[in-house]
Amino acid sequence: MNPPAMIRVVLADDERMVRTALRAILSAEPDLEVVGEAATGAEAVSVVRELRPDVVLMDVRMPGTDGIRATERILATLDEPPRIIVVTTFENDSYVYDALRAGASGFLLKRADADALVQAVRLVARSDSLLFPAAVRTLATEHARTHRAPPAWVARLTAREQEVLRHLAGGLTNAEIARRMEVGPATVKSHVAAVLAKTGARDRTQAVIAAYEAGFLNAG
Amino acid sequence: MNPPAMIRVVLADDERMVRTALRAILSAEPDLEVVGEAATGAEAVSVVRELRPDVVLMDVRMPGTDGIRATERILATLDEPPRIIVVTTFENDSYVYDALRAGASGFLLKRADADALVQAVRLVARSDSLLFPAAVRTLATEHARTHRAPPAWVARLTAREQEVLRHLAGGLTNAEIARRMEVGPATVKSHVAAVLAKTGARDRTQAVIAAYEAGFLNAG
DNA sequence: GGCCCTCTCCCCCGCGCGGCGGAGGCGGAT
DNA sequence: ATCCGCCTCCGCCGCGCGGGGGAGAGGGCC
Repeated sequence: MNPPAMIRVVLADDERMVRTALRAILSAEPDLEVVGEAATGAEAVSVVRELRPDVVLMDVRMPGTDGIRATERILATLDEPPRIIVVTTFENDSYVYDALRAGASGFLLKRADADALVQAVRLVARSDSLLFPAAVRTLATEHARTHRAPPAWVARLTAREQEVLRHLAGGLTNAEIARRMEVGPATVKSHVAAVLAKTGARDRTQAVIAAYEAGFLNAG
Repeated sequence: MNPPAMIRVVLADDERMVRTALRAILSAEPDLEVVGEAATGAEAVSVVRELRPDVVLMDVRMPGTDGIRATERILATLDEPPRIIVVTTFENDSYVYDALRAGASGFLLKRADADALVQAVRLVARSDSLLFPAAVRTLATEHARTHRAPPAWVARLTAREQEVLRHLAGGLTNAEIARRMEVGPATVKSHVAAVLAKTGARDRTQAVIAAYEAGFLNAG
């Protein structure tokens, strides 16, 4: 083995103990070298800009600039940016999607064992061909587009009004909705009026648009 | 090093040469063991069911049952299924999304070097905590929901009609559309009528629904 | 020179829609 | 017992919308 394959790593985590633990694990490997550390997102950006590592282990939660923003900055400002592995505690963290969208090459849980950590670093370091490349980013971006936080008006709609809105989004006329709901047309008009008022829509078309944009048709 | 950490691998690829090459690469590693091969998807399912490997390298394109379906079958029928790495030639293959949705743990390009391959196998084998777990699958599923094949009517819309449809999906009235397009209201009516005819919609609301369902607002 | 498509605009007509105000019943909070 | 929210309906009115049919101008194709 000749020296050229040395993988240079930077650690970014606000907890000193975590950094120490990571350094201990990585330094035990002959082909890995921890060249720098950072305790904040901003620090991470400048450290990476200075040291030009191959891989960055980036914690999500850090004071000030968080790991996601730091990842964005690094990938945006450097022409040959390092691979970034975002680290967090829980898998179902909503940060996962943000990390992927920001361009992170990997996502690792803190409960991962030392072996997995080391191998993840090696894999990410020398693979443009790795597991999920650009594809995942488009997926994450899409996810963001689709899964916005539902507007406040959704919760304010009564059961009947939600039912009506679904039928509106089905392209039905008031008369058709009335038949399907087995009520009078006048009742439907009332519900439609309520929906329009609560959604801020001017007409049924805008209400349907609001329903789509809110992801109303996917939920409950 | 004690023997318990032996990683058992099954190769599934219809080209004999590919299997041979993969076997050569993996067998060179002391901790990897190729325990079986398969030339078709169906064969892969039965081989895996029999040999219970830790990792499967699965080609996408195979005669009969393809790698995607085979992946689905394996993950669905076994209670402790192996990790499956799907292998293909091009990164922008549409199979990527299918593979992720099917539950593959990884996606690897055939042009990946031997090193990356080996490390990917190791990583996937011993990591439930690995890069992207359940999250990616939901992303891929979402992607499938959003990205249906656009209906035929989309192409039939003229430039002006598409423009009008976008404004319809913005919730505008004919008069507002006319102002924004700097034409007369009567002209807009004509275009709207054409859009309704081509989309098969009864009114503007249904046209907007069609636009959303077709993913018309994302494209072009 | 023809033909066809597109874009532009005009007329009239019918109607579904949305805004307005009102009303009665019913159930849960206080 | 009283209030309030929800569901259920009624009338009236104005208007934007959609259907039908027609017409002229420009551009591409053969």
